[in-house]
Amino acid sequence: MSDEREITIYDIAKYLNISAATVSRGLKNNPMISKATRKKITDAVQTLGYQSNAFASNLRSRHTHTLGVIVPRLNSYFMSSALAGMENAANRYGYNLIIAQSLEDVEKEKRNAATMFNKRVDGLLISLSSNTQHIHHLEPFFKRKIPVIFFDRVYPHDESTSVGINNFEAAYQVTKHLIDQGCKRIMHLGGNVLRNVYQERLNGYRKALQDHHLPFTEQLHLTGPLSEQAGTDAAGHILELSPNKRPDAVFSANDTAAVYCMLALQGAGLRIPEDIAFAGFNNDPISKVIAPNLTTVEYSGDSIGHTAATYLINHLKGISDLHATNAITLRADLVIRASSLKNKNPE
Amino acid sequence: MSDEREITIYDIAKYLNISAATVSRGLKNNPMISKATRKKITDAVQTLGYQSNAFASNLRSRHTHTLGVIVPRLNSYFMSSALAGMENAANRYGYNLIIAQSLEDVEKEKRNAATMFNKRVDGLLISLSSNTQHIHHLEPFFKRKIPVIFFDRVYPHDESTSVGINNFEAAYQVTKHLIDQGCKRIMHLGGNVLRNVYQERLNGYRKALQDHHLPFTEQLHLTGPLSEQAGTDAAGHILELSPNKRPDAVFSANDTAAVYCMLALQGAGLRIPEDIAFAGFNNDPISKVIAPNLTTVEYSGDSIGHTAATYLINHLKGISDLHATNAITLRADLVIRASSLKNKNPE
DNA sequence: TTATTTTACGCAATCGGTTGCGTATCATAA
DNA sequence: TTATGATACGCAACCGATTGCGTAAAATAA
Repeated sequence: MSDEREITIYDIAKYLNISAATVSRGLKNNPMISKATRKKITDAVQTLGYQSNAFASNLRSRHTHTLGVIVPRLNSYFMSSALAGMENAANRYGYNLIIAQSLEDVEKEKRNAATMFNKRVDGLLISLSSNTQHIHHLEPFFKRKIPVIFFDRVYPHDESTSVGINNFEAAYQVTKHLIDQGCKRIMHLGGNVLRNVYQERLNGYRKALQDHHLPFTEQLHLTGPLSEQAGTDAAGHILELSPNKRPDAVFSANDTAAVYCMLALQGAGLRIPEDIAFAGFNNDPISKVIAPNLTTVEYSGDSIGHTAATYLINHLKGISDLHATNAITLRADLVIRASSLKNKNPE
Repeated sequence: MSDEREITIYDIAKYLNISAATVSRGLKNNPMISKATRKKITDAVQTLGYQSNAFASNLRSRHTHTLGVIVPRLNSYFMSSALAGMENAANRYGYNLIIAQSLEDVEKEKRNAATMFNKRVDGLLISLSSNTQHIHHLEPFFKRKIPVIFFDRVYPHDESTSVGINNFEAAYQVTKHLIDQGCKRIMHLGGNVLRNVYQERLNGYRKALQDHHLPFTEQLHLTGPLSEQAGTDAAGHILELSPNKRPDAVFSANDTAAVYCMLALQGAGLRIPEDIAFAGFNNDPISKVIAPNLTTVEYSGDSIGHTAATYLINHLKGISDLHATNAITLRADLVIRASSLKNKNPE
């Protein structure tokens, strides 16, 4: 009763007195097979309870309908949204996702890439770990022409495509907004500049300062993991500065650090935005919960994931050619909230 | 130069003048193979750049070293933490994760289960969608003795194991805490009682009321999707009640609904906890950002995911037997914060 | 009616490892 | 020296679906 043998196309073939080849073709709606036999086959599938064996198929057809995804970490709002977007797209087209996290460690990223390759994913979606310097570990993919798409934390490479936003422009807008509010000493909390996203945000910040004749000082530029702790630490750093050297605004490269910095400063008695204005990046749920609400950059993980996966699949299906597209830039919008509104006139 | 043929164990065999069988065994550290040949094989693997083909292997050996994971949605803090925990455990033991989301829809859950089965996952980790009534769609797994572990939103089934927390007890403690603070009209914001987690939280709430001689009234029991919107709506509902019928506390079955309810009530001028105390569930990051901080139940998605995956893998490796274990209950702790502290004496 | 084309299907090789069984080689015991 | 066992490896079938090629049967044309 239990542990019955697996039902294969051979069983169906025998059952119907036809060949396994016909069954295989019938199952895939090959026009070579008559409507009548196709019907008989699908009926037999029902009555016998046949389930296709994906990897017997993979072995022969050489594609797995599986996409590999490597992310720095699974449990951030942005990343889980991106994964949700990918899953949606993948599911719609009959693809599955194998997901692994590098935990910001190149070595783990390398191992992940190797297993993905061995499992013969049809394509790879990757957002680099913070300390990845080169992408030699992706060579096997390039060699075998397996498409690779970088998303968010991308890498310049002309055989593959990148999906992200214009970080430079977004950071420029944020900084300009703070300047427009009258801020003159704007601190920047940044991430590892090995990653384009943080480098570009830094560049946008600096360019905005320069365009508005404000000096850039290393003292007002902190780099770190942008974690809760990093935010709290930044607050400590600010409080240690003599009051006349303190920033009158903070632009953080993510919302987490911004929020924890705000909480610590508020705890020390500073008022936001009166004493110090704030802006973050990501539009994380916490940005709408903190009081005052945090000005930030809306930047949809879901769209990025969905777009990246859709492009990859279209390429695999031959509908479009990725090699023609080197980068896809999605929109990112400045969301102005109370944390940065010093001029109370909403005009 | 490009698109070179795949390197197989046959190439290695030819290169070393041994049989493919020996190469296969050598690669898997089969003791039957001498140390010397094993060395030669691993060397040849290096020089030839061999990469194993996972599904050729799967086809014969009938296991994929892949675990299927089906979750209601990927982008919630709890779920993404659970996935992170699973990925950690899986990665450590050489397993991969195929992840799909049901988006709270049984039909999608069914389709997901079917593809997972076809891809021949070695085991399944599943948290049910809110409207799943039965689990006939998991029958193929049971029939073929593929282990299934339910986590968080579990289902009573004696061939499989559940990993979760004691929701009844946690909810009881939360409610009791609110009662101890002097609250007498405690509202409960619950989820779909089709899911054990919400049913049990409701039960714990009711039992605590009963044990403290407080009446349970349907008027103070709202059921919904526990989304941001649901939280806001609940606030609207509360404000519509005549002041003497209003609750003096709200216990929400998740933090999201609690926080958005708080924000709306605060917007209407109510003070928390003086006018109305709050408690949530999950210890979501937003619970530490909202002012006042939200009392909640700490309940580690990471541990649940890690535990569930580890048990599954141990079972697959024959180290332990899942059938002996019907349920695993992890700890959940009441975290008391300002949103529920009406007695200001911390003793 | 015969030749030609089309339609529908079968044969058998193939994808790349895995594994049960058989055996040559060498060490050890008798 | 011969019998016995252990060790190390090869042979070949096998997992289950796919697909190039070949062909019988039916349809159409000549």
